[in-house]
Amino acid sequence: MEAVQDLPPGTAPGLRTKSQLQRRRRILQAAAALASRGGVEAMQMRTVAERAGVALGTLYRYFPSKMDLVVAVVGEELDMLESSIARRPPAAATPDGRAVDVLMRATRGLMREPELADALIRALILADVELPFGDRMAGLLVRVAGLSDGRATEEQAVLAASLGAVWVQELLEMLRGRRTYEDIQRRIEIAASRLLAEFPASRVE
Amino acid sequence: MEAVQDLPPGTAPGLRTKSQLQRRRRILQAAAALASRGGVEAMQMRTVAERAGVALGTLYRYFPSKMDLVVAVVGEELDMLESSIARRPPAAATPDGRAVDVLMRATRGLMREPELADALIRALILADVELPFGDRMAGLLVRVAGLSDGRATEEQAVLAASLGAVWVQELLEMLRGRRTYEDIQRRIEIAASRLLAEFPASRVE
DNA sequence: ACACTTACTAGAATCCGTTCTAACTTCGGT
DNA sequence: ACCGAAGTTAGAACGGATTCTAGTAAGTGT
Repeated sequence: MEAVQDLPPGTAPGLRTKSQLQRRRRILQAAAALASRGGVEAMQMRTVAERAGVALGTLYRYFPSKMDLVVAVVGEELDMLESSIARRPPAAATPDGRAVDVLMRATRGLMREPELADALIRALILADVELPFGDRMAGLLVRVAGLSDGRATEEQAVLAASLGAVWVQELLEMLRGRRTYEDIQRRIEIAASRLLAEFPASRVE
Repeated sequence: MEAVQDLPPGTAPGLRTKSQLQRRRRILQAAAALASRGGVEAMQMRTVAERAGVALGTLYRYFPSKMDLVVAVVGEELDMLESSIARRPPAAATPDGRAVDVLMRATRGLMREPELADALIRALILADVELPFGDRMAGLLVRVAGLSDGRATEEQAVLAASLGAVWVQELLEMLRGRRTYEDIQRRIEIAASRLLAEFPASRVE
């Protein structure tokens, strides 16, 4: 479990023909479908390969490990979240409000496919992922909170990353059946109000 | 990967004879020793069983899965942390200072056995652990921060849990080689000052 | 002491990720 | 149209966690 993008990876260089792009697409699709019901364990490499109509060896050529496959699937989910946000940006007045908005939107998205979400999140935390989920989410939060107006302090980055960490942890708890959507919302709001509120101005308390 | 405490578990009921207690102890010791160098992969069930001088089947009777074994090992580490804190309580003046103190003490402890720490933390995140590492650490933080003087608000519990989540995430980053001890300290301080500072009084800024 | 339930042991067997092999295709250059 | 490199395939093979089996010891109640 190591590599990130691979030899014939996604949008990146290396994909020669259209059939390779399509193969990759079929693989990702099969993987997501399998994980959607049954979670990680249902997403077995043999099964993915079979369902995608490629040989096991080929699957491993595209994704050197199961983890790489998971990371790729997550990447696609994040793409969707980002474009969703671009389409309809969070409207809240405060930075922490906007951050909560984005996180809860992501939460709802993940809740639609709990098995998939579970598989993906756990796998990601485990992974030696080079393209960090956390960093990407933190960057998104910084942008969305509008904290980076000009100066993107280290402190702000840390705070955004912290909120991301809290969110991930809450998601895990939800997937373990120990939080409801409402729990998460409340808890994220509490954490966000502390972490992201701009103290001089808006205090949410 | 599910169960938590098992049939013949630790201090809990179920352990009939002394030899069983000793067996359990030998297993935990062997597991920790193996994980200390070589990490998760070195801690193979066959090897643990062999080194503990029990049959593979017996190991599985005591710990139904590798995860359960890991959880138990972590439990022991937490015991040690708690008694260390009881021995020498954090002295900082502010709640967030005390929390940082405890977290960094735990960090140093884990850093002494990076392979072990890596194995343990990852496994914990993965586990459907019923005896939540997070909750236990959060409780510890609440106590240590002295936030619960009389009233242990839900908000306080959430904030402590949040700080715990941030810490775990930072640890993971460290284990991936992306944070130094100093990084963690700085980042935890930033998060703690926001999450735990008592706003009316001490502002750390 | 005796019968019996429960724990333990050695080892085979199963499952799944990953690797390896040998033969077959596809593609780009000529 | 032909050649060699790179991509693909079916399937065997390997490694480690987990499960299963049959038989042997240990602890308990009478």
